Amino acid sequence: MANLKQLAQSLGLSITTVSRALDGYADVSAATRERVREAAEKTGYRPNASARRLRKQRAELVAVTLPSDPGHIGPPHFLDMLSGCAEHLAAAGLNLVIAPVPRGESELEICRRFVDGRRVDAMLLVRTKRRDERVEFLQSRGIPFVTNGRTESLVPHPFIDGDGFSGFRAATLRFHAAGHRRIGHIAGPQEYYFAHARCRGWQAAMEECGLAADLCAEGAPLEQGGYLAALELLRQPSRPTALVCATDEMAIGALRALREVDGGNQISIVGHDDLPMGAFTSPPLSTMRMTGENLGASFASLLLRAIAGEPAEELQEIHAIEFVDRDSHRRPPLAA
Amino acid sequence: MANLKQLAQSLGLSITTVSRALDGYADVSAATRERVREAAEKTGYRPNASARRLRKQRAELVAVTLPSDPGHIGPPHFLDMLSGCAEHLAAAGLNLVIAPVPRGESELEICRRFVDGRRVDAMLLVRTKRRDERVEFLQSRGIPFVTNGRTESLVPHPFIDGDGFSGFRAATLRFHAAGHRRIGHIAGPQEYYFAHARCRGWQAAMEECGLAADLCAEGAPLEQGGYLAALELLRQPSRPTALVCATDEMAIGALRALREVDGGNQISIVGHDDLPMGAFTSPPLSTMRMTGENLGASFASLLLRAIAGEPAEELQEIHAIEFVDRDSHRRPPLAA
DNA sequence: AAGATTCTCCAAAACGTTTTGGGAGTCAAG
DNA sequence: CTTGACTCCCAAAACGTTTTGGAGAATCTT
Repeated sequence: MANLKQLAQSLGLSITTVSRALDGYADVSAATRERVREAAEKTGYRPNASARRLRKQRAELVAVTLPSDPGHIGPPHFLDMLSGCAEHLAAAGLNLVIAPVPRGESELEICRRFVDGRRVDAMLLVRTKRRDERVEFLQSRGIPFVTNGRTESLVPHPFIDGDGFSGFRAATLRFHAAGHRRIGHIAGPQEYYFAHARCRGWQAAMEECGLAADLCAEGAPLEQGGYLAALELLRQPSRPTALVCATDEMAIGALRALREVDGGNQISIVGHDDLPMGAFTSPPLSTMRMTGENLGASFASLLLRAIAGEPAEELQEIHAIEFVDRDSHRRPPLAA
Repeated sequence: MANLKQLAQSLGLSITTVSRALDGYADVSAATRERVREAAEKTGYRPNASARRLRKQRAELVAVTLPSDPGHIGPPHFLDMLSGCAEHLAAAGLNLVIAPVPRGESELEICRRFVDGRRVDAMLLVRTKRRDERVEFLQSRGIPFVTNGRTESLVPHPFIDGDGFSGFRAATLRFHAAGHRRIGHIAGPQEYYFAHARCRGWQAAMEECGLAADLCAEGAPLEQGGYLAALELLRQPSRPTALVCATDEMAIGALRALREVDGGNQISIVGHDDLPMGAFTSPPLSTMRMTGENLGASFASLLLRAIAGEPAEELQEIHAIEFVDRDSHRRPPLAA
């Protein structure tokens, strides 16, 4: 039946006893515990979620905010990640609600609504900025949260992030080792931590090699942004022979730009994210990706531990970047 | 403050009056209404969601079940759809929770948990089967729901679906008009409605043209499934000159098979879904897609109307299929 | 001026659970 | 026979809101 009261009545017991029997407390005899369980099973009784949540002062929900830039909804493999995360949260009795950001409202406003309305026990933030007002707000409220991507916040918070700096440094050094000297970078918007870290990785490598880090163009983290940025670099008097792109989408746009200029098909290129379509571009796109299986499970675990009160310092994961070598990075260094 | 009680106390009013003032009832004077609103604004008061849900007997949540076949998490553009849906639901005070299906549990079990625990006001079902036990369960419980894809259920229910039958019939007729006579079909698992409808569309066209509908192979709706099914068709004594594939993923697998056999690059092919990577395959994949802007908004609207009690018959949308012509469908009909 | 109506406000109930703080029994030890 | 410990159960409070069913004061009607 619907009610605990009804179930109790039909058994001739108090609702206290029925409740405790179902929760497996020791202060109800094994006999009645079994009897109650059977009755509950037979009638298909499930406790009313709202009532429990009110009483236990827990929302049993975690919200993830979806960036609403159309067409660029989140990190690659985002849905797989969400699904895995939701599955592991569910095992702990938590459900994952998605919190899109309506036009004209800020992500901060959404966080406020969820947090101050006691709608969630924790939040999952995606696509962090270097200075992220959502992070500052959640920290001020003291509500548990985990971010996908670091921030420059002075007070530590839980996160999972790829080591973009090292990845892009290594990619640049690889090009240098292959003989390239004019290595360009197609950068994402620098207010995003991931974009900034990747740019710094490229810069660091160039400096180590004694090369000027001047072939850099910034654009939106989309195909179009990569296309425009690549065009800009190709107009330089001394063109790059290799291009390190902040994302695969930008790299795919850059490939389009390369097709449009003379000798462009001699320029090496590498992206980041390992988008499925990268395997089908021409040339097939060499790329990088964050290591780690089942990221969603990791996020879920971090969220649960944050809710349990573990200190933020112990809830930070930086994952190495691995290369996915296809064809686009092995053009000769002495092009056009 | 956190509490309605505290807010009322600080204003020297009863909680009744404060509650009604915030909800804009007319039986509180404009003066106090304004005073209450200001105080609420200043202290950042938001009603406790769990308490309101309990009292109003509404969960303010809608769940969408995620099919858990790894790597094939849902229809194309699924995340965009979810995001749009969540956004429009949010405007009506509902949040969207994602309900993944853990290994070893059935989707039916998940539905049961959500429905019987009063966790949701409605459900959104994805990837329907022809006979879908989730649909039967929800109908028996009388809880509102909308499906993405039709079923063969005798009692009508709300859905949004593409007109796969007509789309595949038309695609087949186009091949016939272009001179093709041996037109094969790479089919998805026939227990899914979409796969069955697309197969029937192909069959119908073949019959209309007086051709035998015998070049058909079924596979999993993935790249690998399409690859294997295509190889099977290519082994036939009288090979197809054109291939109509149930999904783009299968079509991409089929393209791989075509590359591996002599003369395979002379065979025409068309898919369905308009996956972004289709633009990058070689040859670029011709495909089809369901018409309609902002599908998520449509789902949200149907859900809200279903919750409001509109009869199912008025909540059924069949969208036309449109072609996306790239290169893969215009090979000469007289191949190998 | 009495009755009817309207305006403001409020006390209390209700939503369905979990948890607190015992209350009867029973049994063994003192 | 008392005491204490133990077992099994329960009444009542609490969670924070919305809604019901008025109450009292002011205003209008006649």
